[in-house]
Amino acid sequence: MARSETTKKTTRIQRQKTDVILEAALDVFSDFGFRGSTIDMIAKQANLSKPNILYYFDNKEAIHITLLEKLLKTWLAPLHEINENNPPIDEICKYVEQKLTMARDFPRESKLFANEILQGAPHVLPELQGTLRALVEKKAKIIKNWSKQGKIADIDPNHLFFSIWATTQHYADFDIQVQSVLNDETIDPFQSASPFLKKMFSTMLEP
Amino acid sequence: MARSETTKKTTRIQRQKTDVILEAALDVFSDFGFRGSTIDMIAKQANLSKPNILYYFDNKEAIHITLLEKLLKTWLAPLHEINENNPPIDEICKYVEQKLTMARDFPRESKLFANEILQGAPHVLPELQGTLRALVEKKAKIIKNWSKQGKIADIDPNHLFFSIWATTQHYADFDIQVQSVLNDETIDPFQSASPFLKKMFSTMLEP
DNA sequence: AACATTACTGACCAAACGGTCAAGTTTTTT
DNA sequence: AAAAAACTTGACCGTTTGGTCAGTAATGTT
Repeated sequence: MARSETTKKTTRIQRQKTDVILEAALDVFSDFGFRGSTIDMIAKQANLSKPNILYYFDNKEAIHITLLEKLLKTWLAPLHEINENNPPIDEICKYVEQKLTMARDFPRESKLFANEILQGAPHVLPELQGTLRALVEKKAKIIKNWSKQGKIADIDPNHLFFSIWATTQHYADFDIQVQSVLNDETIDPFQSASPFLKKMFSTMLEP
Repeated sequence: MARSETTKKTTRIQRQKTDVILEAALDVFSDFGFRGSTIDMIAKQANLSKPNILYYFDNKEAIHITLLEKLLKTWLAPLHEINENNPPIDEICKYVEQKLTMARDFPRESKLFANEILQGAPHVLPELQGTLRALVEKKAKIIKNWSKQGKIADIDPNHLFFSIWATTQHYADFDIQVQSVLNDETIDPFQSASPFLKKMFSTMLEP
């Protein structure tokens, strides 16, 4: 039985080691997916022995789930910030910019999430149907209001979110493809993507 | 040594069985990824024995590579069709529509490809840097010309392609998430996505 | 210093997996 | 009909992998 089962207060070592393990696991899982990763790979990356990993986590799945739960919170944070009272197009563009920045700064998290969704979200489906759905519904209403008030064009809010998620995360998840196409161009893809996406979403939303 | 190694002409049974195997493998690989799939799973799906599978393919990897090679050809076909002499915005919108239709009709292929790219394209990296890159470069020139001639807005062609790929394939690759957000709405996501994407790309391209 | 708790590990196990092979069956060719 | 070629499979093998466990070391507590 691993530490996670007990209810006793966590020690300094527990906090340090679980962090080290999760950091290593994020490296491995984002590169090879859940099934393609082994506890040995995580152990090596973390400079720990395999049994030591399993001293802190019940099993491989527990590590994966812990990572996904941590990820989901930070992943949805920018969406919370959309404020009905600010200028609509600024607000959407800010969200796009934040999502793009997250894709750049947290590519491993983006890939981890993409892998999970691709496999049918076996570990986070309830979260998608609960937290995510409710939050999107709430923010979709704001956007619909903006449309009704003629502040932005009349577009489907859900598809707007889908296209924002797709275009921003694409640069993290499909980085190999992006790099292959751009190749010799020394420009950072994220840097040139920013004005492109800003133009795309702002012109579309113009009433 | 499997059939694939020999240079002798293929028999009727060989053609039939390899098709059955590839069809089953596409089911399995697109759902579980390469590492998450086993030859036994493919064998069961194909109603064949495991050794029988390995009679037609040298190993698991050979099946995967065969699928990816077949996929890449059909995947890039719509991009070839972009014609410099037709109305630019129509031409781009047609491409978007074709990509969206492919995502709807061939979701397994889309997921197979997404999985491969996410893992760093271990099997198709040369193709990305060769065929894909060359084709995109060629079509990017057409779009740049359109921009210079004032026929469309001045946008980065590469990022245009990225955003088209991302937004269309999103509906196949992230279908679980799309369904979770839309939930009770009985509308087919692809049907409502079509006018949204058409509007998004056409307004952005308007000069 | 003595004790208790926490942290760690080498050795091990059972199951899963990719792949082989000898022997048998079916299909095609002559 | 007989021989040749193609096809199929149960049994098997070596390796990998997730996970266990008994025992040891380190750390914290009194």
